[in-house]
Amino acid sequence: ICGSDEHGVPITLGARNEGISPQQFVDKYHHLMKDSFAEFGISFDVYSRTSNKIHHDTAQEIFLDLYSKNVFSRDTSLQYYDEGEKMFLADRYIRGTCPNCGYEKAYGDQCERCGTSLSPQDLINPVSVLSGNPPVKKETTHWYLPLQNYEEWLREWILKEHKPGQGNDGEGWKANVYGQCKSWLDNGLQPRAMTRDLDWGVKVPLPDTEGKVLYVWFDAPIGYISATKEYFQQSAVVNSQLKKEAPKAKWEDYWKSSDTKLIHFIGKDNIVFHCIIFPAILHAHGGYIVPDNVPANEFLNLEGEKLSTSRNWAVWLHEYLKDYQGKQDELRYVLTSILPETSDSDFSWKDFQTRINSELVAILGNFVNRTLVLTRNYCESIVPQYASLNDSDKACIAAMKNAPPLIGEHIEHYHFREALAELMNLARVGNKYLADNEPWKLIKIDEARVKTILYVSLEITAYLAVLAQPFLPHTSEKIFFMLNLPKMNWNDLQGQILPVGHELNAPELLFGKIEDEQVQFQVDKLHAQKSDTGSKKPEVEKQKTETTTARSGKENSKAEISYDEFSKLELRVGTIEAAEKVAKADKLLHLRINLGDEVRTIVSGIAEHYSAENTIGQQVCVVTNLAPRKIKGIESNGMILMAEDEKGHLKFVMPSEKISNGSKVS
RNA sequence: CGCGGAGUGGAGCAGCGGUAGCUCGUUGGGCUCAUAACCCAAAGGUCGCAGGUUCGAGUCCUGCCUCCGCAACCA
Repeated sequence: ICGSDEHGVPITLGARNEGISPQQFVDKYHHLMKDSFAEFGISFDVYSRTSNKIHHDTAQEIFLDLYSKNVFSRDTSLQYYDEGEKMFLADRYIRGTCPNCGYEKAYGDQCERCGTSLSPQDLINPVSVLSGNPPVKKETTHWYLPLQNYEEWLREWILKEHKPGQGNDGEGWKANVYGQCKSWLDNGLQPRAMTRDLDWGVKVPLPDTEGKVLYVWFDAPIGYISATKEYFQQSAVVNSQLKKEAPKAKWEDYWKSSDTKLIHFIGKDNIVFHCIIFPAILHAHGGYIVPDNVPANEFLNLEGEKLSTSRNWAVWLHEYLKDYQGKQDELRYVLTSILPETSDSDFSWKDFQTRINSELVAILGNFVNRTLVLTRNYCESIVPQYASLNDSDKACIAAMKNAPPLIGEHIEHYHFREALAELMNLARVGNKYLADNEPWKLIKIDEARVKTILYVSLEITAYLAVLAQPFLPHTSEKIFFMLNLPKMNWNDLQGQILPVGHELNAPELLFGKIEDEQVQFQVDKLHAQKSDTGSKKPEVEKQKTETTTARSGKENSKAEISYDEFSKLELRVGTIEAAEKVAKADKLLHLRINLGDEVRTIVSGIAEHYSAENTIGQQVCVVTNLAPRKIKGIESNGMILMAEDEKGHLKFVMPSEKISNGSKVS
């Protein structure tokens, strides 16, 4: 089960930026994602979306249920409101200083630096993300989920029952997930508002709540439930069209039955919502199962840098497919091999090439190919009759029989990297078996022996076809086709797979090599399309753009402004008289700048580009009417203009010749 | 003492109390069915540094050093 979460606060922001309605915005992305999943053989039973009616109904129903049970506390409070934009500011629209760690750009709901859950009121010096102005407080009513009431239950359920390395049937949670939950619980849970003042989302199903919707993290996880409902509705329709009996299973059989395991596959940034808030909602409602495990992954970097869709530091699936037609499994293979299961990991195109060429091609592809070619050459592509088995054959068969339980075990413990490695090991066993037994030599002296060797090799190939399915579905299909077998499942791996006398199809290569030029092309393309501005660019538009050339600068530019707006800036030239590094800050210099009639203190984040000594005597342009701001306890009165090149190096912007201090710039 | 992550053979990683392992790469050899693919062997690590606990420490504790990210996005 999966789906698009379409009520995120940034959806409205994104739609605003593009000048379209949230629904239009969301439609584009939903189909892009759904199609990409399908293309790559990631087959969900249902890929739903939270803007569906069934989801709105389900979320409202659950909200009403909790409401009727008096779970929520209703509270009228002063919330931040942007007077210019005439709207209440969602948590994500507000930034400010984290009260816990002092991070200055914490969001209204969570500090990304220290991980603390926050409410906007906690922030020091809050600012509206929309306008950059400090917001005002205005009265509004919301319904709160008192998470602290569930703390005891959560402690018992997570900390006791899912302790890593022990617990029920040895299913402890991963250390990172457990540790994160523990730290939240130890810090004490706070009530969290389950409604928001927004016009995009699931309407609050109560009277007099115009302009209020459910908090996105209240409704989004419920999407799993609505998607399950949708799945059974769909299959009911299909079955009635086929004049079949409706399936007996209902969505409740999954969500309200103790023999179901609910497992959330997420990234580490989503742990709190899936381990604390959603379970608390389900628990408060009652009757629902809670997650059995949440094997969250860490982050995947790209060429050593953090992935970022806004900076376009990303590999887009639809673009990948244009460059590497039919190579879905190659990407799947590489991504599975480097899955950030225990720590952040890095995807690089060079590594992509190496893993494909020396693992997929050389080990798996090669083994399947040589087996089929040998069978074609020596047995006319007919599965041969085998004779008695010697020790080498028996050892090989034992390794083969051992693979399904071994790989299955790894998969069930969410060790996907290890599982994939074991699949490759079986191919290695096959290669070694062929090398040890040398059928190409034996063919001249012992044909019966050759037949046995090929038979064993073909059985391994059939095993590989089945075992590759979870990782490399397209490859699995290709092998089945070459073996001229119908698709089989894990449970079919019993006894003899290939009947003697069965005719095989012609061998074809499973994988092609990746050339150096292709790797270079991808790396160049990545750097060429990288945007440093951070301005949001819709990926759908990028899809239409030919991406071989660097983009024009226009795309990076900001919105047009009037002269009046420009003239609000006061820019003057000054000379740096004194400079020292700010203690306990890597990037900050504490500067004294002579502006003719005054000497200003300015704190500037340039320490990585200029040492303190080298800035003294330097003439610079300064924004002199910028609001003062305390940085590391020092009040900074202005900002120095810097030019930044494509590598992020900063250089002073200065007059072409020396000019008197205080000169105006316009 | 800002937070988080990390420091293990050339690269990427595993190991988390019992005399260092995997994949790739390198070198030598074998083989020639196979996409210069396969197989064997070897070289290569005082597991960041310094203390401590222990019969025994990459593995636990203390201190220090270095590297990465700190920012966009997703909520």
